[in-house]
Amino acid sequence: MLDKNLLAEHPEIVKESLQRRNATDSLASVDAVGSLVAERKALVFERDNLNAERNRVSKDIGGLYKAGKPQEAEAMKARVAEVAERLKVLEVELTGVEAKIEAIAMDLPNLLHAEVPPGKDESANVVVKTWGEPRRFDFEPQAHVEVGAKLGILDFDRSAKLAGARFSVLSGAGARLDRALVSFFLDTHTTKNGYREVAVPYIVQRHVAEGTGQLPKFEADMFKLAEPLNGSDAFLVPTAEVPVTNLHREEILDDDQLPIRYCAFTPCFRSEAGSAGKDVRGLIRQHQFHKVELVWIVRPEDAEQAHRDLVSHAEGLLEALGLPYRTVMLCGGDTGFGAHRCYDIEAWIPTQGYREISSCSVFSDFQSRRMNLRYRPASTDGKKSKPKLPWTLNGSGLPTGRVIVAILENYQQADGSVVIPEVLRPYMGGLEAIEPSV
RNA sequence: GGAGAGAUGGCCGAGCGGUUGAAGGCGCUGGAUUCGAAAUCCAGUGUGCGUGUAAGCGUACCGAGGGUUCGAAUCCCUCUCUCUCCGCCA
Repeated sequence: MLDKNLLAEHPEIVKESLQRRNATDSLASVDAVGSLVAERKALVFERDNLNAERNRVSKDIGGLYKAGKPQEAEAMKARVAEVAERLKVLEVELTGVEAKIEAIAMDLPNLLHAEVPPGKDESANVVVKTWGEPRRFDFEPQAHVEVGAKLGILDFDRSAKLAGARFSVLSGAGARLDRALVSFFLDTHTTKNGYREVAVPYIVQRHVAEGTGQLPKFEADMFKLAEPLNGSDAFLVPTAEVPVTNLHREEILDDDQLPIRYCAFTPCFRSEAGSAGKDVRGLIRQHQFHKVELVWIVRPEDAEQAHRDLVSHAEGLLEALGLPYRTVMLCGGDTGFGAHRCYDIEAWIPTQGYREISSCSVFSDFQSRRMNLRYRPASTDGKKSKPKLPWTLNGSGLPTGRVIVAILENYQQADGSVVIPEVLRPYMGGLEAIEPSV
């Protein structure tokens, strides 16, 4: 969520960012919030003054009773009743105005980083790095669906029997590969990259998903439980970003707790509403997949470096696995709702080209404000400093499904076998290659 | 699922419906003392919103939301959470 005072005082800044996002339909909202914020201030001012008066008079009434002058006290009650009447009206108005502000503000996307280029879609993204050479095959490379089927490790017919489209069954070395990747990712992050591993709930309440920005706007993309959970609407997590970023919601962190860096493995559940017809085959787009996620909470001034580090941690995994990739900075139109700036890492898939495999975003204070997450900057003058909004970041590091796609396709051999990347072999019981089962 | 107890500031813990943002203690910060430290003494020590250049001032908040009242941390209702015991269960 954006700062409401910024919306009221500098609408032009917000509008400029919306233009770069190609989100012109939101421009009117900015002006709407601006006038509502002014309206709210007037209401708050009157409300506070009336409250002050009521408190004053009520105190006097108490004093009069004590002094044994009940008649005089009774006489003053009329004024309080009058004030109370007006206050009731004001409260209702104020609640209404604040709800309106909130509703509009919650639907406005984050401000973009100054260097994010304008653009409508991925065609305007900027390639900032390319690593590795796509392999030259001396045979026709097969799609991962075929490679996996022939090896007997990937089965979409049976997953369809269980749950329908967009699910998968991994078996044998395939299932183990999935687990090996999770372990490899987590081990790398905890021992090499300095993250603390957390294991979190896979179901969250509504306000949690509002905190990171999935709600209220993208409810259609989430799986919602049919029954309320502990008194609240509840959703399956679409990514560990949601529970992990919210870990410290409503807290005031000490300066020396920062930066906080968490990694977490969770299944991810996405309804993928509106993706009809896209990637219907294979592991690319699933209703359920596994992912290790990286989450940072940092001082604003440390965010630039943090974003670079975050990207390099995701890239490092692909390099360790020997998978060619390129990194792109998303243009305004392709940058996610809450993101301030986002880099996508795209792995090379022989039968598909470069495909997104990780998305690393910095959210500035957008999520912190929604979560009411703050930190207290170190004091510079001996006095306690005021709480401030930290910046949050997150990135995939990495999902297993798309990495399995990349491994099956990039490491396939003419005989149908798939070589296991060296770094994974310790996690695969020393297995060097997955051989055809026939 | 059943029965009970509870939810107050960073922590512990008081709080007859009236001047309580909230006693007391601990912790923390600054100062005094000391060669330095411990101990001791003094002072300070929540968050949001509004207003102000600022100091400050006003207002709200004692799990959440409603209600009663001139006035609610204190009374009433609903919800959520935590703890204990029983049952069930991975």
